[in-house]
This record gives sequence, structure tokens and C-alpha cells, in this order.
Amino acid sequence: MSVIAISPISQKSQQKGQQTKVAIVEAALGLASQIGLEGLSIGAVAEVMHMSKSGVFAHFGSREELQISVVREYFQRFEDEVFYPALSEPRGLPRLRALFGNWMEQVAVELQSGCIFISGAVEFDDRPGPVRDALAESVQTWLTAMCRAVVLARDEGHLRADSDADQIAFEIHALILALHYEARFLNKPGSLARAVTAFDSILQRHSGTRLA
Amino acid sequence: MSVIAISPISQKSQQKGQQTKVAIVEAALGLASQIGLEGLSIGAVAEVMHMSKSGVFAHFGSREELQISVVREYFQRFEDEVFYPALSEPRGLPRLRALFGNWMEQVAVELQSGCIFISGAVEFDDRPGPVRDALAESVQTWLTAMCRAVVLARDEGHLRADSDADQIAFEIHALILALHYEARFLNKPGSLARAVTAFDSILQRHSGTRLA
DNA sequence: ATAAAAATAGCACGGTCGTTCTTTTTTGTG
DNA sequence: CACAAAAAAGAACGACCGTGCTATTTTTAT
Repeated sequence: MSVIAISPISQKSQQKGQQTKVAIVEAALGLASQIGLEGLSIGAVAEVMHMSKSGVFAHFGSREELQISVVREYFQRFEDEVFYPALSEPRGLPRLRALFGNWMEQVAVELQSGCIFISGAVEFDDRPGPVRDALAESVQTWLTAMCRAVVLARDEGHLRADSDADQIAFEIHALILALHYEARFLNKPGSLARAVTAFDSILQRHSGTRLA
Repeated sequence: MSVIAISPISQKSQQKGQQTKVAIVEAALGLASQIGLEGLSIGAVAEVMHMSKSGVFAHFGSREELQISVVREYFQRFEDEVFYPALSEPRGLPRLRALFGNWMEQVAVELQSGCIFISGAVEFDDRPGPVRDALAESVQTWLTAMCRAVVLARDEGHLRADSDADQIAFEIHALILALHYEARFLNKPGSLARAVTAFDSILQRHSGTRLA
């Protein structure tokens, strides 16, 4: 029991607390994915957790802090599912394709649960505060990573040297948003194929060899 | 006073009522543009209108009906600002460019007020009911009109004969969503220029003459 | 001018919300 | 086992919500 007990304080104490806190955040993430961060209520989370409202509340001190925790958790999962797996692909087009593929896959999974980065953007686009900041920072980090992948693809010669990386990232982001919108709200079949087609034509339009 | 009094009932009666109802919808539209259809409350509308809650309520019978009225009003204004003005342009690329330009202009205006077709899609994407239906119908109507403009452009020979109109409409829609997202939520400057650039490259990619 | 009708106000109800305070239960430790 | 600390529950608060009911005021039509 004391095998790796390096820090005796943080190792054994606060076990139950952190444990249930993690569980609460997970439940809250599931709820927020469906009804949005704004619709997330402590009472609903408590019900899912089979706990009292005050019991849930005590872990965060405010609803806002719960929302922020959900955003951070979602970002971390997004990294694990979308970003890191793509790093095993070699730089350039392969990695870029992997990133977009994972991203689309994630959105496809979310077609029944919803993407917090999209719903949150709408809910907090003119509602300043720490929740919006946490959201914007997460999204920015991811979009920057996506853009860097485009730059690497250009450096590898897979894309034309005069390609505008920010422009390409913008267009890729646009495809994800449209996929989410048309598939999730309009229930249009074939949206995923449209996104793939558009992605390929973006790459083809900027594809290498010729120099400008 | 009875100059054109063809239908004596609907002509003179219900003057004040319809008048204030229109004003209420306008105020509600302004509110909903900022805080969303879901955040729209009768109390808030009443305060803006300097009326009592029940006074506002009586005009609609339910909050849902008020939301639907807002959606219809927004759609009508969207038609007037974006769709109809573009019809004066000749079929094909000119009209398509005008439609996209007006659309972007509308979104640009909405950068501080918000687009109900976008925020509503997020709020109601898994919340069935008449509000969602009204929203989806409006959006579908507009997207269909946009797609028809693409088809006309193809028929005029301005776009390649093998162009997929639905695919092009999808990509155009994507640009608007990304513009709204990046400009309104991320406050990224130059997003409007990126949307224009992407639109032009879509047209160029499908531009006419050669046949496949 | 007057009476009918429409529009609005006032009030109250049940519900949910986030939050605070107090009490009880559970947990970790010597 | 006992004791302190942490965790959870319980109850209550003020606020806002949509909505129904009943006056009251304003508009309309004769």
C-alpha cells in the first residue's frame, strides 16, 4: 500500500473526494454535451450522480467552476482522441489527414451527443467571463495545432510553398462546422462524405510540385 | 375611411393589437439575437417593451409561440436583406456572388448581434418541437435557394457541367459558419477576407469552359 | 356618447435555479 | 477503537421562470 508513497500527503489523502469529483465532471460532461454548457444545472448533475445538490455543489463552489471543469475535461479528451493519435503519423500530409480524420470521427461520434466547442462558442460568444475564456483558449490551442500541421505539410513540400496556412486551416475548420450543422441539425445524410470530398479538394488545390 | 374597405372586419379592427404585437416581436428578435432563442424570456421582453409580463404573454399564448414568431420574423428579414436583392442580378455567377455577398454582409452585421439560424441550430439540434421545426424549415428554404442559384450558374455554363451543386452549396455554407465562428467567438480579424478568398477559389475550381 | 370588445395590468401559483448554512454521515489516521 | 477531518445531505433563501386568473384600462364600433 505504500509502494510508491513518495508524497505521503497527496498520495493517500483526498481519495474519495477527488474520485467522486472526477465522476461528477464526467457526468456533467455527458449532460453538457447534450443540453449545452449553459443548460447544465447542478440539480440535473446531482440527479444523475444520485447525490444531493449541495453535495455536488461543494466540490466546485460555483456553477461556473463546474462548467470550466467540464471544458477542461472535454479539451483533454479531445487531445487524447484527436490530437495525440495523429502524432504517430509522419509529418506532412499523412499527419494532416490523420488529424482531420480523427476530428471528423470525433464530430461523427458527437452527432448524437454534441460538440462543446461548437455549442459553447454560440452560447458564450457575447458572454464574457472565465467560462468563455476557458473555451476560447481550448479552441485556440487546437486550431493552432491544426494550423501548425498545415505548415509542416508545406515545409515537407506536400503543399505549395505559397500556400496560406491560416487560410487552409480556416477552410478545414469550416468543413467541420458545416458537417456538424448539416448532419446534426438538418439531419442531412451524406454530410460526412461531403466534408471528406471538400477536404481532399482543398489539399489537391494546394498540392505540391509546382511552385506558384 | 372606407376607401378600400373591402373586408370590413380585418381592415379596421385589431389595429392596436397587431401593432404592438409587431413591436414585441421586433424587441424579442433583438433580444434573441443576443442571448439566443432559448434564453429569450417573456419577462425580459416585457421590460424592454415597458409592458407587463401578462400583457406580452397574451399576444402569443405561450413562450414557444413567441419564439416561433421570432424565427418567422428573422426569416422574413433575411429574405428581404439577402435573397430578394440578389434576384436583380442576372442568373449564374453574378447572382450567386450577390447571394453570397449579401449573406456575408448580413453575418458581418450580425457579428455583434448574432445569427438566429446558427445559434438556434445549436440550441435546438436535439430538442424536437415546433420551434426546431420552424427553424429547420427556414434554414432549409434558404439553403435550397442557395443551391438553386448554383444549379442556375451551372446551367448558364458559368460552372462546369459535372459540378455537384449540393457539394458546392455545402462548402459555401461552411464558409459562412466559419466566418461567424472565428469572427464572433474568436475575434479573429481578417475572417471576412478569408471567407471571400475561399469562396472565390471554390468558384474558380468549378469554373466553366472545360467539361470534365 | 355609450356599450361591447380588445388590450393590458396586477397578482399569485408551482417550479427550478444557484447558493448558503447547519447537521449528519463517511472517511482516513494515530 | 476513537477522533478529527472531509464529504455529503438537508433545508431554506431569494430570484426568476412560464402561465392562469381576475380586474382595469384602452380601443373600437355603433
